[in-house]
Amino acid sequence: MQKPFQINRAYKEVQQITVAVDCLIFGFNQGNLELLLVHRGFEPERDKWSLIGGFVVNDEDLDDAAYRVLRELTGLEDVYMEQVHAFGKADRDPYERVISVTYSALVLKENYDDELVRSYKAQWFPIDALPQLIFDHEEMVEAAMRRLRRRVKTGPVGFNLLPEKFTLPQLQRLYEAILGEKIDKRNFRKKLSAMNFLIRLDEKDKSESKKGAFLYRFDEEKYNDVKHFSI
Amino acid sequence: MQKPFQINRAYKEVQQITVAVDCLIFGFNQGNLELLLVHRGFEPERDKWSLIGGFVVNDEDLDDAAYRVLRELTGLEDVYMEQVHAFGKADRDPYERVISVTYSALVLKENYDDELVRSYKAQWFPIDALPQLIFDHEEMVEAAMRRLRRRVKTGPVGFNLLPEKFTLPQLQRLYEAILGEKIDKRNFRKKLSAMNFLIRLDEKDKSESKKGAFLYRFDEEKYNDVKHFSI
DNA sequence: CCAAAAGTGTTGGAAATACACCCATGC
DNA sequence: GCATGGGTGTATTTCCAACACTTTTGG
Repeated sequence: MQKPFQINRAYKEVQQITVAVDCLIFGFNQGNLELLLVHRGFEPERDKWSLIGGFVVNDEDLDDAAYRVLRELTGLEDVYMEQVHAFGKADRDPYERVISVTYSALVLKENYDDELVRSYKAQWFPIDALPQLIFDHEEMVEAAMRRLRRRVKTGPVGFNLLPEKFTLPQLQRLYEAILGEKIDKRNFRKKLSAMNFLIRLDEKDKSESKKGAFLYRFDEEKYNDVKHFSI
Repeated sequence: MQKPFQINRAYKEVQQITVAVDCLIFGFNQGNLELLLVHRGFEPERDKWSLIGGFVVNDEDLDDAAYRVLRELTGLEDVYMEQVHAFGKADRDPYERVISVTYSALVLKENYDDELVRSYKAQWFPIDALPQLIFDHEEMVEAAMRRLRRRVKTGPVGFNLLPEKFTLPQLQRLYEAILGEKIDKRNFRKKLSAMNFLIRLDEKDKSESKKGAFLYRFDEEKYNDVKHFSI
């Protein structure tokens, strides 16, 4: 009879595996939801594009590895990021067995280090016009999008894709881009003003219209009072 | 200047890490949602309890590793199982660095191999009366419960915890156990009969009441017609 | 005959949806 | 003065929650 598992934990003899993190870096620009990808200049799958990845080293928390990879590519710190899924088919990477854990990051396109990104041959693509991706990276994008859609409906995470001050038309376009559907302007604003964590400032942004739209900011305190969010 | 990541993929030199899967095996028994745990008979954390785990070997899909671990402990095949989360703090296992990917399984308690389970010193515990667990396993339970609650509200996965034929009172008790709250009988049944994928059989189960309750079965075909579920 | 669980509809309130016009401004 | 996008309220429908009595039958 076999021994219980936990007694089998002859740790040192257990096979070890290469573990990677792949980051789905989302940005919002001129009404488009975009994803940051790097060009793959070598075989196999040369000239396809790939998510930004890196390997996890032994004394590093998995989450920290994802933050490191993000920082190395964009120079950004303090970014909203969450784990999406672990992809572990034995043959998902034809070169060697690699388990990849994906993370979804919402970054402010205006903040990242453009130099750095260019030096990595990285490029932003609108989410609905992605190039061919390597391996199972399209599946990763799908999984991250499903989660992002759910998240923005149930929590105040979308604001991470907008600057501190933003207008309601901007916010609505962001939601439309993420959810992939038109939203009724009046109903959208009604919901937002019901949960009252948006503060209207005495400033207008005239860059996108003649009339100008009021700027708002998200008030974390007020949100924490009720912790309710539903779009 | 650093080279782009993907060009750094000197795979062979990358540090490798022990990867485990831990299974949250849920069962439903006499109105209680239960979790199958194994007793840990050795240090560190001797006499605490732990999820059922095992290590991923190199030519094995991550999902397959989880199925293997489940099968080895319970003898069950064809079980509903889904990945929950990858736990990767560098020091989560004090003995060695192990990344653990958790999977949530919904099993039919009447089907599993009792002999096998006992031989592993495994035991079922009601979800609201768990013993002390090792490492970060309580966090794993929390994560799996959150997901299970969401899943049973939005999809027909709860039926995996009941036999082929079941009564509505049983189903309701299952939902109450998972969601941790009382449910109104009439509203519950109204929702179920609105989505009409439950077939009432001409049999009653009299084991739990004098009057007896009609047996139902879940009709997958009918569910697939509309693919709508909401409790 | 009575205790215990199964079964069954209606109503009121809340939330979601649909929908159309005026306003301010730059050109 | 007109084209462009910003801003606002109401009526309808749909969904959800609350709620109480009758039925069956084993003991």
